[in-house]
Amino acid sequence: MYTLSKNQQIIFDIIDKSPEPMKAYSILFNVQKKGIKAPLQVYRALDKLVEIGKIHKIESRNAFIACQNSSCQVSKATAFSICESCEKVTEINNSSLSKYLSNFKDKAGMKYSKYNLEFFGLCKKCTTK
Amino acid sequence: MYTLSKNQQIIFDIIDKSPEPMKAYSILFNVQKKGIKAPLQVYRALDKLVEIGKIHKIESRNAFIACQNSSCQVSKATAFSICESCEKVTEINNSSLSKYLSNFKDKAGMKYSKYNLEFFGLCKKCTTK
DNA sequence: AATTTAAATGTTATAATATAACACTATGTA
DNA sequence: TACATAGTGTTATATTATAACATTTAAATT
Repeated sequence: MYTLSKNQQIIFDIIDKSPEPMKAYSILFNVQKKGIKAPLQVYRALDKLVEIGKIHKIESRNAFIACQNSSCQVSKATAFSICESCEKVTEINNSSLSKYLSNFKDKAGMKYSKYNLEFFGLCKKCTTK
Repeated sequence: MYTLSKNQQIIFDIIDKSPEPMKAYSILFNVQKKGIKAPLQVYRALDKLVEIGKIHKIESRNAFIACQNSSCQVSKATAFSICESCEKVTEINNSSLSKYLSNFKDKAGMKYSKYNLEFFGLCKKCTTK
């Protein structure tokens, strides 16, 4: 099991505690009291955390959330639901979905090693508003 | 059928002719001879073209490609394959996949109105290299 | 323990992506 | 005509992300 470095741990902790995806500069702002001063320090930690699967990037939002799936070592098969009203993001952990997508082959015969899926809609709360 | 405005048409044409996804500032550079001078002119056209489904944004690349699916009026269900070596991007048009994803419901009972899926791997050419 | 190597850090500067705000113009339609 | 809607042009600025280089820490090897 990979041991996080100081900066990686600081940045993982703040993302992990956040109820919503965090953007890089919001992370930076929040960790300045811990001595992390420059964007690059944040981005380097983010890159590593994504690489080892501790966090995921929500591409459509340029934001990061902690992985909700304890067994997820590497970010190879990710799916999220995103509420377009309140921006709540949830990681989807559905074995039928992941099986279907991991086995998917297109006509061109391309073999995929990774996918990322983002669903958009209204969450329950926002639907009833 | 929606009629494109002058700027929208110029920007659609250049994306449509491109064999690969185009980034906003690359588009800007290429249309400056046509009188489009500012980023905002490009982004406004891009926004509209995405909205009406003439182009799609490849979120992981911040780049845009013309829709390959003539019947696609709105970008509600998009899937792409992306070669991580040569960066070739292909729109996937597979009815089994789109049916599966359009009918997908998560545990939280959230009903989705849209999705975007990006597969990553090596295309045939790059596999044999 | 000393050496060496890889990974991480700190820092400044800058590149790349995207939007705010405001004035104006074209187009459709009541 | 008058009104509403969509599109344009422009300047300035916000946001997201990386390049380059020097230094430090941690880990692996001798």
